[in-house]
Amino acid sequence: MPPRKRRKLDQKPKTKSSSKTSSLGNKDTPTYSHWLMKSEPETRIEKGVDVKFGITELKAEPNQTACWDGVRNYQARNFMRDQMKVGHKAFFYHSNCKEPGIAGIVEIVKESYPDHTQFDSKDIHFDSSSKKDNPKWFMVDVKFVRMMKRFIPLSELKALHLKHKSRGGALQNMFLLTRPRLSVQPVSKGV
DNA sequence: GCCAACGTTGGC
DNA sequence: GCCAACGTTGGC
Repeated sequence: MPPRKRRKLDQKPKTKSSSKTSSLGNKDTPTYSHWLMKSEPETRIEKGVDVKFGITELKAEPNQTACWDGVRNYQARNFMRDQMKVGHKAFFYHSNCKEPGIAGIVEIVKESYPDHTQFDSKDIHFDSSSKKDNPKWFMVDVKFVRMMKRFIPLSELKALHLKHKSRGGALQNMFLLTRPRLSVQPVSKGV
């Protein structure tokens, strides 16, 4: 097996910060108001369950609104729990599919609250280590706003990222390209 | 379907 | 607290 590269976590799980205000413990952490959230628009069976949830599925939900359950990554959770506010907008990104990229825009319509699937032993995102009086995982509710006028493929974002890295530009530090596995992430002009 | 690049776990 | 092993993400 090849040696594995090791990196420090950018964010260790915080000691339980019961307050959801922007006091993140780290004063250097920028405050964000725009986001990118990944979801899989194509059928994939995980533990017998189809995890498909593209922007079409969101649009088909009652009130075009859904809870963003299943996030099981501390950094992604922290962004949702600590910084996402009602009214914030997020890109809806299609991942793990034939044509990955940004499909549309959603709005945060409910701030973070405990993700119920962590307590459901039948759910694929069940977490036996999480206790109801001290939930580990949180989610927000998002509402469909609109499709992109034009689908923005990852390939295009990648090309811009390359260009902006050498010549400067908004996408030079885009998390999508610098932290490719983070499923909930901020976006900014980032110059 | 493959597999690189991680993020997490657990032995020590 | 280190770090090897393992599990997962997600592009290709």
